[in-house]
Amino acid sequence: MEPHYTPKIIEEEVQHYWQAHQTFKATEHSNQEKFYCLSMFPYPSGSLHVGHVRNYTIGDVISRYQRMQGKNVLQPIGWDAFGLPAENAALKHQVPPAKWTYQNIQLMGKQLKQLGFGYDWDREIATCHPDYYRWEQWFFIKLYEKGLVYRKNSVVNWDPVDGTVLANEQVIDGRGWRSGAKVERREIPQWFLKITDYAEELLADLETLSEWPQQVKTMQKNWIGRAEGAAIHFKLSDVQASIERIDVFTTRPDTLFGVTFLVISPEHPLATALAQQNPPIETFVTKCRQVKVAEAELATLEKCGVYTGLTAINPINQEIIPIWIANYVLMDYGTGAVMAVPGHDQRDYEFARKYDLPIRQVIAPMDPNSAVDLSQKAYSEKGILINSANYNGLTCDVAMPAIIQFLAEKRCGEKQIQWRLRDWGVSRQRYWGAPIPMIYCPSCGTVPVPESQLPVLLPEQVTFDGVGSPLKKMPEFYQTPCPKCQRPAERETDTFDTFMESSWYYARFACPDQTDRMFDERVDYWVPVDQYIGGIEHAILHLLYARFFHKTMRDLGLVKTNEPFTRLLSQGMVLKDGAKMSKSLGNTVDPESLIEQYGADTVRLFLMFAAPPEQSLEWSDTGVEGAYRFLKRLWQATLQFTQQSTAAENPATENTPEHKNLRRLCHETIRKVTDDIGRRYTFNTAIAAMMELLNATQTFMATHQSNAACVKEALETVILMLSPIVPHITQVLWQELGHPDIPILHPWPTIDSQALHRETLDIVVQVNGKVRARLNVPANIENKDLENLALVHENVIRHIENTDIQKVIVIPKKLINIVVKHND
RNA sequence: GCCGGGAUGGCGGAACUGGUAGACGCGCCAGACUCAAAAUCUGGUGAUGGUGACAUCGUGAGAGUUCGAUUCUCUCUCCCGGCACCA
Repeated sequence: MEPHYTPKIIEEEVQHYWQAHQTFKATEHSNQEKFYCLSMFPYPSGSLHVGHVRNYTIGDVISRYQRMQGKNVLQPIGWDAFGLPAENAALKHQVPPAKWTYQNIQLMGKQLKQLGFGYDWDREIATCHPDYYRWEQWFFIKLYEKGLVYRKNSVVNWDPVDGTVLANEQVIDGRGWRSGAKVERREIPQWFLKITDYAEELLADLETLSEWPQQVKTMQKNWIGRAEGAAIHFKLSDVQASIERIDVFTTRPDTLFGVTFLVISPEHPLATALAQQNPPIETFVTKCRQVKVAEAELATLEKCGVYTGLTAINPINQEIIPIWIANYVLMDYGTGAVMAVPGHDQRDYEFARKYDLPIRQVIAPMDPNSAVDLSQKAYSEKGILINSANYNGLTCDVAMPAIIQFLAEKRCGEKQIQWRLRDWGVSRQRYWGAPIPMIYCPSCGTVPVPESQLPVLLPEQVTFDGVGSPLKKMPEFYQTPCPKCQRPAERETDTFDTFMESSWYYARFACPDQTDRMFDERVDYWVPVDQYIGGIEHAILHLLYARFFHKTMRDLGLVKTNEPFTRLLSQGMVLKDGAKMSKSLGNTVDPESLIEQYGADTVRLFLMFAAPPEQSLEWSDTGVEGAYRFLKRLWQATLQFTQQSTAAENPATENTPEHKNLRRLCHETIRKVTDDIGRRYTFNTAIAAMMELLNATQTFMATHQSNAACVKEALETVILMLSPIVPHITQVLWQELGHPDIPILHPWPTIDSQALHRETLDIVVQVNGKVRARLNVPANIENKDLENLALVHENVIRHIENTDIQKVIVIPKKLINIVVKHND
């Protein structure tokens, strides 16, 4: 055995071994339970960052652990290869996005291999490859045929100087990142998927995801946003631009008597119509258009509005109320119009205050003693109706259905369920994405590309000028005969949102080589993913889209389950100096140089030890040193053992208290580590426990014969249980200990319950909840005897002198608390 | 603004179901080895007081429930993630 730990040499050897033996090739067979473990695939941005390494280490640890538990494990890897950064790189370096992307894939793939992740590389996928995206195009057409796809106008960020649609991140302080021009919201026709058709199921099935973090389920639930309420129709006093009424949705129809005005979005059809004839309104609507397409922008704007000059009629009491246009009403939610109840809604309240509109109280608190002060803020609680004619005195919950029924009878309203979720716009006015397989024919209209003509290939040789999509300037791409009438027609030049690719890749990993179909029977074997791991930043969009895709694939008979991911782990970010690691902050750490210096095992160990996986992780150079030190100590301890080893074969025959203590610690550690890795996913505490066991083993070796069987047992236990985390060093040490197999193919250690037996326990004695003594007592002591022992302890006596004992609380095997009251 | 999460020694974190706050690691201090340094090893390390046994304080701030609260409830502060075209 080499006297020193040399990660560079052994890691390369071990990786060659895995490659030569195809250790991680996954096959479909049914004599073992399958386990599909997937980490969110990376965007090939150039090189691996520490966040990637953390993500993939977590997945690799779980995969290897499950393998040792006897499961048939699939752990694949691929590349989420379409996206904006490739276009940015093309502009900056004059290199085509395809070339740039494939170069990055090669580089990052090499880095992943150096880290020793147990992937089945035969299943590698790149979403920018036509073999992949052709099935996405095929599937989109299936959804189109099923009526789940439609085209409508939708707003984008428009750079009027570059003549280009901008992503939100390309809009800086309201201006285009390259031109500096003020962006405008502009409507263009775009393709949408009807995710709202699945809103009910996407919400309901969250209940079935018992192994998802509650946090993520709550975020999805709020995002889907089911709201019960009423649609209410307000007739305009005079018909305007052929609009007769304004429909609103409200969750509070009980406040209908408190409506003092209506507010419509600047993008509401009535606002658009009025802007054409009324200059002040036109000015206001235009000003509102100079805000980028992000809800956060709108929601933080100071509320402002303009009066339309029009009025509407409140259907409950025929009151005439003014109609305003305001920037705080979203066109995308509900009908783009709200009934304003400033007395009971804070946003309406602020708007009414600013423009001096009336504020009327129509709800009083349940508790008649508490007062409502409408001079400070709106009262948004529920309560009892006042100033509401014959509904006065009813509670809100009674008044709501009563008012809805009245409106329904008068045909000016009805009960309605509203979703916050909007249909998914999948069109992007970009080059580096999968072409949307649609053709526009002057005579036949919109025609999907026939299956026989798929894939619609994205041309890979392009030049970039940053103005519009290159596809729009490539007649050889967009000019095509109409599939129906064969006359000249034009292809869609928009490409898909890259969330499309990441919504189904997990299933394609089951059969990436299948050229005739999207999926085959191997999908039924592997899907659903048993364990999915990825950043918390994907908690809503990616996971919701993938769940939606899965359900549509199910309804097309392509998969058999309801949900794609059985168990989810949302991993935290990697920080340095308290901030997210990023190139712009210049606080990144390069994984490759760390591997060069310390080896992959040290990097993996540090990342798993520094924090539990869901929490953010603070990078520490000295922490990495500490991880390296631990591995060196493990190497030295094993070396010392092998040099003296003529060990007895049976640890159970070693009977001194020290031998028993080491064995007990060993088996307590098996119990803890198995629970920490298998159930809790707290790898940091598992590692801490193994460090403690190695510490105790080394102390034992220094004071006893170091070739004892219990030492061998402890070392082998640590090596096996560390092997998912540090697979290279443990494979070498395991073989040095004389084993012909490798840890990944060896069963996980099991507990000898005999070894766990304890004869005595340490019990804490408290007086009034403060620790006053610790007692070592026989493990089977009776409560009464424990109490008597506690009451005669010197320090306990000091604290119970001159007091009356009120009661004694005994928590078995842990603690006894004597509750006393001082005599005065 | 809205939704979700977080805050514990000098630092990362532990305490799993309301029951010993600070496991494990880093850093620091002292010692051993060394001509010396690095590496390695041994011991110490929340604050305050005390020679000591021990005592008091202490988990972002303030209140509450409890024999007992880092853990549960309420109010607040600050930080982080998401907000539909970054992925």
